[in-house]
Order: sequence, then C-alpha cells, then structure tokens
Amino acid sequence: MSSDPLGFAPHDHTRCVQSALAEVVRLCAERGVQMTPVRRRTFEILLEEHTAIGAYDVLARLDAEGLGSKPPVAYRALGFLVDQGFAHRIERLNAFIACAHPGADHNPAFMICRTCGTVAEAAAGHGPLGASAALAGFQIEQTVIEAEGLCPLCQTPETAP
Amino acid sequence: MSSDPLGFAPHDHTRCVQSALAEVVRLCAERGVQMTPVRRRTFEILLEEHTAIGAYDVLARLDAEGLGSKPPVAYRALGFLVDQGFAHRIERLNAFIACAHPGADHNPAFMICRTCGTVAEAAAGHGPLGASAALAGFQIEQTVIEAEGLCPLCQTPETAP
DNA sequence: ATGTGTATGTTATAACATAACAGGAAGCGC
DNA sequence: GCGCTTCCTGTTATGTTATAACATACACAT
Repeated sequence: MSSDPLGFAPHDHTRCVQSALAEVVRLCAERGVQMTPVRRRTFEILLEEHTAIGAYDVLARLDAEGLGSKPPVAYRALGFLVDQGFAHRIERLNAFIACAHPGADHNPAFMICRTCGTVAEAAAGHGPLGASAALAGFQIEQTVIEAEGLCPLCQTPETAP
Repeated sequence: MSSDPLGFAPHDHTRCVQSALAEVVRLCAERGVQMTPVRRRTFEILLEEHTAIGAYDVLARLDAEGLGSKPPVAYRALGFLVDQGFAHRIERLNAFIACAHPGADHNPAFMICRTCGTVAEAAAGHGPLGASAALAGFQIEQTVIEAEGLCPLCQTPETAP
C-alpha cells in the first residue's frame, strides 16, 4: 500500500503485501511470538484478498496448499493474528481482514460497502461512546465500530462494479 | 424480574414492559404493519429478558408456548422487530435486545459487560465515523457501535454478581 | 370465487465456531 | 542423552447461528 489509509483508492498492492508482511515478521520477533508457516500464509492470504474474507474461505486456500484442512487450523491462525493486532474481525460480516496499520495502537473502525463488499479501515478512538460510557460509569475495554453504506465508486452507477 | 439495569440502573420493569409494548402496538397501527401474536410474543420475550438473547433462546420460549418451533419462525419475528426499529441486533453477541426507545429515530450504541452480560443502549449519532467517512467519500447508511467492558457493578468485586 | 398480498409452517441445509484430545518439534535443565 | 515443559499443529466430533426454498393459511379486494 503506497498511500491509502482509507482504502477506497487504488494502490500498489504487491508492495503493500510485502511491507506489511515484513512488518509483522519484525513485530513477532520483537514480541517473542512465532510466525509459523500456517500463520504467515494465513496473513498473506488476508493481505492478498485485501478485503474481508470468511474463515472457511481462508481454510479452503490453506487446504489447497496443503497447510491444513480442518476449521480449527484456520480459526487458530486467525485468532493469533487478531490477538496480535495483525488482523481484525468484522463482526457484521463474520469475516476477517488484514490490519491496515499493524503494530500501531489503534481502535479501528470500518466502512463496509454493501454493494461491492470493500472494507476500509479508519481510526476511531473510543468515539461517542467515551462520553456515554463515562456517564454510565462503564469501563470500555474494546469497541466494535462498523459502518455499512456505499463507497465512493458505488455511489455513481457508471463507476460501480 | 422487577429491577435490572437498563442503562445500568434499576427501574420498574413491569411498567417498562407494558409501556414499551403499548408504544410499539401504536406504532404498528400508525405504520400499517401487523403486530401478530408471534411478533408480539417475541417482543415481549425480549422485553422480559431485558438483555441480549439469542435467536434460539427466543425460539425455545416460543416453542414452549406453542408459537413455533422452527428457526425461521424466530428469525422472521426478530427480523420484523429489527426492521421496525423495535429491537436491535448485537453483532458482537449474535443476539437481540429490545430497543430502549422504540420509535425514536436513533443510531444506537451498546455497552456490553463482559462479566454479567448486561447490555445497555446509548445514543451514538454517526460518531467518529462521520469525519472519516466524509473524508473518504463513504456514504453511511447504518452503523454498528458496540463497546465491551465492565459495567459499574462489575468493576468492584463486592458488588459484582 | 379468484387473485393478491402477507404471514406462518416445515424441511433441509448452509455457514460459522469451538471443545477435546493426540502427536510432534523446539528449548532447557540436568 | 533424557526427561520435562511449552507451544503449535492435526483430527474428530459436535455445537451454534442462519437462511433458502417450498407449502399452507388467512384476509381482503376486485
């Protein structure tokens, strides 16, 4: 990804895959956790897909490459990536997506296009909840912030896929 | 059940069930949609439960009352309630909860206690996404905003359930 | 009475997810 | 080396959530 924090613009994909991969490999070493073949390939698949993808779709690709054929294999690898902040789970879609800023401390928010399925990550902070939560005395640990709508391209019939 | 957090404060539950039910019945008439027995009972179940509850749990209760035993029955009734804004789906929990303000035009946010499971509804607006989305040219139609953490009672061991 | 629309009943299956246990490889202290 | 622990992977089996597709019923208008 050369420049595209918001994700609806074209970019150099090959390059973004490589740099993200290098970055997470570095982070794993730093944290003393293992980037095993299954985990690595799972992360690559998410990067290549470059949109949210279901656990069973990931599994199908792992299986095709002889890296595992049973659900737990995919769920464990995805769980690891999510735990490490290298990927996110999109609750609305029951799907996973590579993190746009691995390593960065962030509270991600997502914009999901209902037409083309593209998912873009944005920064969120704890947002409007901060105020309500403070008022209620609720201690936030984690947030899910997902918007569904139309991406720029799908708003105009001519450019829509 | 006569005291339990909506928000996280106790209140007169019997009364809130009655008034919410009356309100949605009124709204159905106003909108020309039908509040059938299954839909009505489903809504009552959500109100009585007063927290997020899974579709199959709703179904079990409908079944016990002879109102339907197959998944589609529950999913259709819940879908109707959600469509009408009488209930909300909590993505994080794959569960449903009665709306705290039926009829009001709102973009709800939810606070989910990871210890006691209580779910409180708050107002959100389009929140932090508004800015990011505008910047990206993304047209928001609907948002999912859910925070997980500790409710006031569960923050202190003595008062935690 | 016939068509139309809306709701429900039912079958079957799809899609998503995890518990539980077995085996194997890497590191470590002895 | 040997035994120990730890972490990761493989596999079985099952649990949980959700929907497609088709059949039936009823209400109401033409």
